[in-house]
Amino acid sequence: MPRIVKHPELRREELLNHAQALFLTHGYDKASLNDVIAAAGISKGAFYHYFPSKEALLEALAERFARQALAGVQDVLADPALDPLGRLNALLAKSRQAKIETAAEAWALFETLFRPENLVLFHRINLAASASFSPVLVEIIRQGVEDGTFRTFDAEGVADIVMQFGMATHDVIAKAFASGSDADLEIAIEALEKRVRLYEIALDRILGLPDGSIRIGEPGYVRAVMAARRANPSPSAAAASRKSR
Amino acid sequence: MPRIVKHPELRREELLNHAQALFLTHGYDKASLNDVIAAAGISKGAFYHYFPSKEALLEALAERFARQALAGVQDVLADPALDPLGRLNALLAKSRQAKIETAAEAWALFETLFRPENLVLFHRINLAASASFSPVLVEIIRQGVEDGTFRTFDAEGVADIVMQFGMATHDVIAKAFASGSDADLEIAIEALEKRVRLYEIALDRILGLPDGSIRIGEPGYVRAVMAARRANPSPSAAAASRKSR
DNA sequence: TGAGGAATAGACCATTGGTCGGTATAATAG
DNA sequence: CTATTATACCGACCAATGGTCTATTCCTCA
Repeated sequence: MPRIVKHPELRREELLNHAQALFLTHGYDKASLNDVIAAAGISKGAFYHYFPSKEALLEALAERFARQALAGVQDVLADPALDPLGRLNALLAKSRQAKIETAAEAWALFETLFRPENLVLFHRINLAASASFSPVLVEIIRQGVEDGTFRTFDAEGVADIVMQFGMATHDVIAKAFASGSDADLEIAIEALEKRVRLYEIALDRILGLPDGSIRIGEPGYVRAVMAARRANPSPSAAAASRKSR
Repeated sequence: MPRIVKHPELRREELLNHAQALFLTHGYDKASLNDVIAAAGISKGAFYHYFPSKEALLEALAERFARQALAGVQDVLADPALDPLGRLNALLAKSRQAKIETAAEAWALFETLFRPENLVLFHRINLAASASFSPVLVEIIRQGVEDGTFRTFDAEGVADIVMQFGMATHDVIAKAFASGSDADLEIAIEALEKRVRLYEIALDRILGLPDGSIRIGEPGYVRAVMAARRANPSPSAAAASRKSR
């Protein structure tokens, strides 16, 4: 086999890309290392030059996810015009929006992300994301408590709850995307909107705010995005769903 | 090898017991099928006579866990003297108590249950438990809404939140047990108590109850149980921690 | 008693994550 | 422009894993 040398950073990035595609479509356990290196077009030796184990590859992938997610909300965090409530709302709305758009972008991908075989990958991503986001949330809540907007005795605890809600939303979204018929989809979207409304009110009350203060994205936004995507599915999603084993 | 025939039900139960011990101590992935059948003293053929796969064994184990858990709260569910709030409180208290006592009973076991390698097992148990408990919770909440005790527009959603809180508590308990020094333990217990207080108030507010209505077990209970166990560790826990690989 | 199914044994298999000795290429020094 | 070293890469090899298969023994019941 001809020996192909690439810039290490590029090679590493490629490896992560192929691993991501395979892990997401087949699950971390089912996607074998040989699959990954075959897709990336490298040898065993080359792989183990970059990562000490398959596990480490997963870890690196999760970290990259988390890094990207955090980068996506950096503007909200930096905006000096926002007060704590506004910042929290903007953060929630943005992460929800990102979630839905990612889902719409990679439809078939998301359909599988929540299947049991993807539990490990999913959990690792969430772990990494939590590690990144928790301090940020805590800081926002602390500030809100300080200036009297929020009323709670446990900022870390509330931050955890917020992230729990975020993760749970994932599940509901997954159900929406997993639904077969359009009628099912409609029901699932309805359930998602209802759940989000519940989370909004729950957060309002946990933070001691008047009902309606927390607003996680526009109602109806999900339906609009998904309807648009259904009508005009992305090519990547179609490709992913085609290559079944 | 001499051929030993046992009553199928007994054999199955034995298999589950040995699998449980091995999965909990070493994790689902790391505990190999050969380990399990060696511990159970049977052959490959015998194993596959009972379970179609290692996965199925895990599934059966999770189901047994969930069944036992549900059986443990049956009296609370059946008690006609309890109103919805009382029933919910009793349920929460009991499940918390069971959690802590299980943890104390199988100390070393719990220390490992929340390690990453046990994620799969843990998730399966929770999945099965959720499936059992969710309808029960929904029913209690519905009744509470009906008689005016609770105020919420989404009983299923609130039930989900309650179970999310339960699962999150797991994590905090795990941290408590994972702590090395006694000082660390003290801090972790403090954090646990704080978190439980937060969940209580959060549930109060989500359900539209006056603060202090929901009471998940006695404060200080955790510390008492754990102190007692630390002083007098159970033999099974000691054995489990001894047999490292 | 004997036939047939349930229960058990263990050799065997493909695949998996991981190791290892070696080779080509890039970077650096002389 | 070499010589040397470090890095990137290759692929044969390995033990262990989950799973299959055939053969045997045991129990049941007609």
